[in-house]
Amino acid sequence: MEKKIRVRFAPSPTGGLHLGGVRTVLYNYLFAKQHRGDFILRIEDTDQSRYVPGAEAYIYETLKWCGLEPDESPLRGGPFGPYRQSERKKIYRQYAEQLVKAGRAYYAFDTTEELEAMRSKYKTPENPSPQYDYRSRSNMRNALNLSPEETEKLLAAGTAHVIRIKIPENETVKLYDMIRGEISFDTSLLDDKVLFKADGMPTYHLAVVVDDHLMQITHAFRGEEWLPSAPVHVLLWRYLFGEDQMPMWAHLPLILKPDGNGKLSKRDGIRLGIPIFAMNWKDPASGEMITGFRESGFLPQAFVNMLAVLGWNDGTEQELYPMQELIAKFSIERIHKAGAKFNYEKAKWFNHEWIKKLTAEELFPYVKKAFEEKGLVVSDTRFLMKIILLVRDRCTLIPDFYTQGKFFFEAPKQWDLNAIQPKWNEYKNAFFMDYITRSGSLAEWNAGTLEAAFRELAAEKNIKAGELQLPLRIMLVGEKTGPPVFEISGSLGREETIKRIENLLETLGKS
RNA sequence: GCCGCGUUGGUCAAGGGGUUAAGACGCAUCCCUUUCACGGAUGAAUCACGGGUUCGAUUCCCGUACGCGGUACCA
Repeated sequence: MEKKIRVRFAPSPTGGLHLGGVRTVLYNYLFAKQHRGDFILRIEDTDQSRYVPGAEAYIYETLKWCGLEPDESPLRGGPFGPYRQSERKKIYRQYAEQLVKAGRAYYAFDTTEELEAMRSKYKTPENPSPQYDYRSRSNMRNALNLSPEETEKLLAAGTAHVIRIKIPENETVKLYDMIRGEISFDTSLLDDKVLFKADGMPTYHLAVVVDDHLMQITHAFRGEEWLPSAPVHVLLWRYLFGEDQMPMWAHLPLILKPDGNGKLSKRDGIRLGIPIFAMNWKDPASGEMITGFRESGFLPQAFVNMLAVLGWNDGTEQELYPMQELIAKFSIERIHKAGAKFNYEKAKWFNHEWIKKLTAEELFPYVKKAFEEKGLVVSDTRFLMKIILLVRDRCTLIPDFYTQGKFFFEAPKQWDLNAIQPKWNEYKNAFFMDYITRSGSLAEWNAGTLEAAFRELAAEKNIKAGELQLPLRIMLVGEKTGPPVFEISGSLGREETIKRIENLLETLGKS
């Protein structure tokens, strides 16, 4: 029987969750759901000193906002828990010891100073970073060089030590990657990576292998930056559980800075003033707030859509995908091999498209919230829905609904007088005086009847209707922008329209 | 330095021995609308370089260059 598909994502709770991270989660999720498998979240809080309290909840909320809730996680639980690394310490120790017994790993007692001494001693211009490997390990203070008695003594005395993998000398490790195909590495170039740290925590190398085995992971997706350490993981699988049990690997391309080169970092968000994280993230180190896509006014559908097609496409011209369609059409083979620069303009375009796609009902909660954040409490739901439909084509980000629609709720406080004053005259003034009475007596108040009345009166007065529309717009909106002016007037209602016309007429009269 | 991975317009990208080398974002011009958008049309702009293989390479092979990643008791 085929094993059930199980994928996992293991973020570090130290640095938030930026674009690349969310995209990795997304691809994990799409693949799992496509195969009716499980998507699990494991928290990589191996480095206790940098651990950020509350980070798990942050990550979880991010995933929830994106619609990527895991089936198993530290917050949710599941059959293969615990899911938090710090709660699995004993398990890792046990496997590390097993490797030592099998001669595949060894205790090392070198202090940080000794390590540094070794590195500076062997450092040359050709080899700027000497490794702890098959060449140098015979010069170090480890169980390979110490007598068994000495090692026992040190261990018994509680001497600080790590467990390192003993990398074989002349082997070729082959790895099949679902995106890149076969990749091979020469083990002589690998170093004896620490598997288990002096503080009792595993490194990622040990943890990823042990957890993937114990949690029955079938497919592992991670960033490209992991490719160089993949052979270590293959070796661990070989020594511990058998290479045939190893999950399928997919190393995802990186998301690059919008300008220049290099991996996108949170600093870029601050520097460029663009969101980098799904949700606002306060950097614990600097205390700086990095704006999120959510808070910038992105719809989760747009954010997920944009991320999904940054490095993947289904070969057609389609660009807009709802989640269900992404699940149906996603394929690992079509993920790009090269990194992609993040383009904020395009991201906004996706949001714009999604705003146009959603119904007024779907948009309503977001818009209502945006209005409330500006101190405008919406009591008339039906009215707001009407306004949403009227202005949404010109909204790229959710806050645009406020700037584009606020005049429906509040009379303009100032007018763009320069737009009308130069051409203002007594005839136009008279027109509007009459228009007030004419429209005031209209049986039906809507865009159609208003426009008809307006044009009729203009014709009677022998003034071009077009020349009068701009002044009317300024009266109602204050600015030159917005939806068709009679639509605005129709929505505003009789009383409010007349009030606003009178208001400006009065101001104009004074100057 | 070494190892690994990459390289199609400014950006995201389709394509994959013979094509006018799709499409999208952005940009420009025009149309629509006497507003701003939306929408529509048009345009400028691309196969990193050098060798092979071939009747023919953007496509296949080999180099080179460039970029990125890794080279930690970080993930």
